[in-house]
Amino acid sequence: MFSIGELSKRTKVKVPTIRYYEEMGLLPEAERSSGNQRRYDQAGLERLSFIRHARDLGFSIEAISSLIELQEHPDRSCEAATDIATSQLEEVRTKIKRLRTLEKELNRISKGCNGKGVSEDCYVLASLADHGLCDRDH
Amino acid sequence: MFSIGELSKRTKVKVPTIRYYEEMGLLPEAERSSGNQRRYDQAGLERLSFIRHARDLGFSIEAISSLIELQEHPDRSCEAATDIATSQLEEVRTKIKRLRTLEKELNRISKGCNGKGVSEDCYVLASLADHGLCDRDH
DNA sequence: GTAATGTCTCTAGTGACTAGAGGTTCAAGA
DNA sequence: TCTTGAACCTCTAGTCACTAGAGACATTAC
Repeated sequence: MFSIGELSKRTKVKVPTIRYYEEMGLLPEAERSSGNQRRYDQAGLERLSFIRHARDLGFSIEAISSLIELQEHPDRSCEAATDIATSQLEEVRTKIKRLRTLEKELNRISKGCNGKGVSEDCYVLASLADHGLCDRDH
Repeated sequence: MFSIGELSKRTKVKVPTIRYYEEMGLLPEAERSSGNQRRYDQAGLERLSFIRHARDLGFSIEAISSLIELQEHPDRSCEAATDIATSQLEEVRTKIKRLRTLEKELNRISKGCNGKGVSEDCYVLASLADHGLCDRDH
């Protein structure tokens, strides 16, 4: 059994975040020492590692809750879990598309001024003021 | 002069958001009708269009504040504005990189189960539980 | 004149934490 | 055994960029 600080070190999840996950129901309520401090075991560590990995992949707390629920009912696990992962993948792809449009636009804008020094009509500001200067929608 | 609802329609920024921008200092305090309702003119519309366009490009409220300040001091405008746009561009590129790593990972995970039906050991859940199964860091 | 719609301010909620106050417990060394 | 200092506890409030709702007042169309 180890403390919340030790768990934090091993999983690289900050202490207040661990407490927050417990409050949100992602982690079961921890056992306590005689002095009311949280104590964890290997199972707690694995659960938190799962959560951290899923968060790193951009899953919401809600999605992770669903995944955990599925873990606890292995009979109906796989399809639903795949659905969640697939919809997460779709979201990521949508974000990428959007960001690439922005990248092009920002690249165009931020290059507009370069090499000319400080000019009277700033191309950055003009571009932001007038959407019509954009190559495409965003 | 037109109302906040009219401004909202023309800029596609929601009414409470306009009030929020005013509170944050992005918009100057609006003139008021005799009955204390906000009234806007062309200048207000242009300012809000600028803000909306910048927000669409992912600039933070703070960054937009700086850009607006620069607009009001044209003597030192262009370089600083380009800096802001460039750093925004870098952020966008970082996000894209990160998301593409996630995309690969999620793609791998969500395909692990497909076609096999519901299996006993769900690959999605196993992948999330064990970072060691990942191809690379994230 | 009345009814419907728009607008006002104020407070509180969102997601996923983070920071701080003020108090208690633990572990290690003397 | 005692002491010290780090780690821990709970609780409240703050972050960002809005969004939602309550209850009251203004405007507009008929």
